[in-house]
Amino acid sequence: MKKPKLKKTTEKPRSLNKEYSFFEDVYSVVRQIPKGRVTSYGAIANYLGTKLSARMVGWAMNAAHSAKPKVPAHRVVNRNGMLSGKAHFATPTLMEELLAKEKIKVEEDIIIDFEKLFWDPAKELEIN
DNA sequence: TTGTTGACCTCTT
DNA sequence: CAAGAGGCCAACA
Repeated sequence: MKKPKLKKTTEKPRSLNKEYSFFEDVYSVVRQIPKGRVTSYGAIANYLGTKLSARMVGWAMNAAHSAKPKVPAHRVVNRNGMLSGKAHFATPTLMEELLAKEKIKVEEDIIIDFEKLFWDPAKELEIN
């Protein structure tokens, strides 16, 4: 067994590295989502420059439960506007409840007028 | 250590 | 139009 005494720069997973982590960026964007608005995993991924890594955004949401402050993951849905992640909330109806408080209409686990409520960070934050 | 899975998106057949 | 496969990065066994 070899015991490398030298430590690499990536000794710890980037997810634990607050200096630069995909998750932190995702959280920052999600928190900046205006109330009553929603976005998609791909939009966030695209804003971060890696739209191909949309899966990581979803994975980041998985850790969002432990993230602080808590991330409004209920404002993030897939490209179809479907509440794909509702099953991962504390309760299957929690996500819909939260969206209802945002004056967002949800039916059949799909956001109504998703296109109008869609909040593209790559677009909105670009103007800012 | 490798291999599999995952709240997705897009292209191709 | 519908179904399948590829690709990305990170966590878990």
